[in-house]
Amino acid sequence: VFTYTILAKGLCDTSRTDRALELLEEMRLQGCNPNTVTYNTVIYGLCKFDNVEAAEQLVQRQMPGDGCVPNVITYNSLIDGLCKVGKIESALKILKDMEEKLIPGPDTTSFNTILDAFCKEGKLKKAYKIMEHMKSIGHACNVVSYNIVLGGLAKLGRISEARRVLEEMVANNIAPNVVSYNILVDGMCREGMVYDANMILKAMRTNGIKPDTITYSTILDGFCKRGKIAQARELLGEMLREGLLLNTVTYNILIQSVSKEGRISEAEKLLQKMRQRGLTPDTITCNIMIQSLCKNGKVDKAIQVMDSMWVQGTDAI
RNA sequence: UAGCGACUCCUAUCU
Repeated sequence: VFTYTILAKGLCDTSRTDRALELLEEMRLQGCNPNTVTYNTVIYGLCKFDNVEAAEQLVQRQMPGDGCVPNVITYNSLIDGLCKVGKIESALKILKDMEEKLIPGPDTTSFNTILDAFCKEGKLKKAYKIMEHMKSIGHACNVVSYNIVLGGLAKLGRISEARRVLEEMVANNIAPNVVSYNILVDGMCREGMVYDANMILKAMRTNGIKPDTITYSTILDGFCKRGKIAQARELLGEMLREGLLLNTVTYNILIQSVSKEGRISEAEKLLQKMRQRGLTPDTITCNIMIQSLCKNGKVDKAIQVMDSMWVQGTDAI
């Protein structure tokens, strides 16, 4: 069963969910019936592939036949799948069922999934309501719950409110993590508050949270987008001194920055460095390079770059 | 009593 489940996951991860469904059939023929974990794997895959109906069919039709009982994870996957296709109402129904019938009872993840759905739609009032509901039934929020809400606020540019939520976390003895801070920093940068973001970075250190590549990349991008090259350089130096490595996204930010200034050769140098460090340019790298060349009227050069990308390898297919 | 499978939620870069 283990082996088959791993295989099922492999198929699902490569979006070949139809093959995964066939695999379930094959397992039964081999007398090696899938268990709940196997089902969860496939259900999760179907949900990620926006095929919630098929996932629900599995739960209702096939699982009982194999004597499998859906667990929290099964339902959480369904809830997530429903939310991602915009059917929050149906998702709420499942959650309610779980609460009332305790088929299994919901866990924090169940609530978080719904929270995330509301926050992604900018419906913070509903999100707050869910949080209150959780509290009223004695279900604790965790870091992720708060991070989801922080993300919702940050995306709406409600920075001061986000700051308050962060303080509330601390007051509730839920320690903010790197992600919490990164969300806040990102929101600030989008609102043009790059310097405030830089302050947060310093505050992180004093709070014992190590800023990571994402923290630095976010602020770097903020500086670059506003032409604050000197500050960007300084930050980059800081980042390297901390022993952090640049990843593809960081390079993309830098390449875009120098490209905007029309420094094409500089961009190419960065691209080379990137490869030397074993990083593969992705779709975004290609787009940045090609766009900047075309804007400078160097269409031929753009085609040349595209070809070389192809030859030297890229994740952009 | 430890070591293998699921899964469940959050953050950065182009268009």
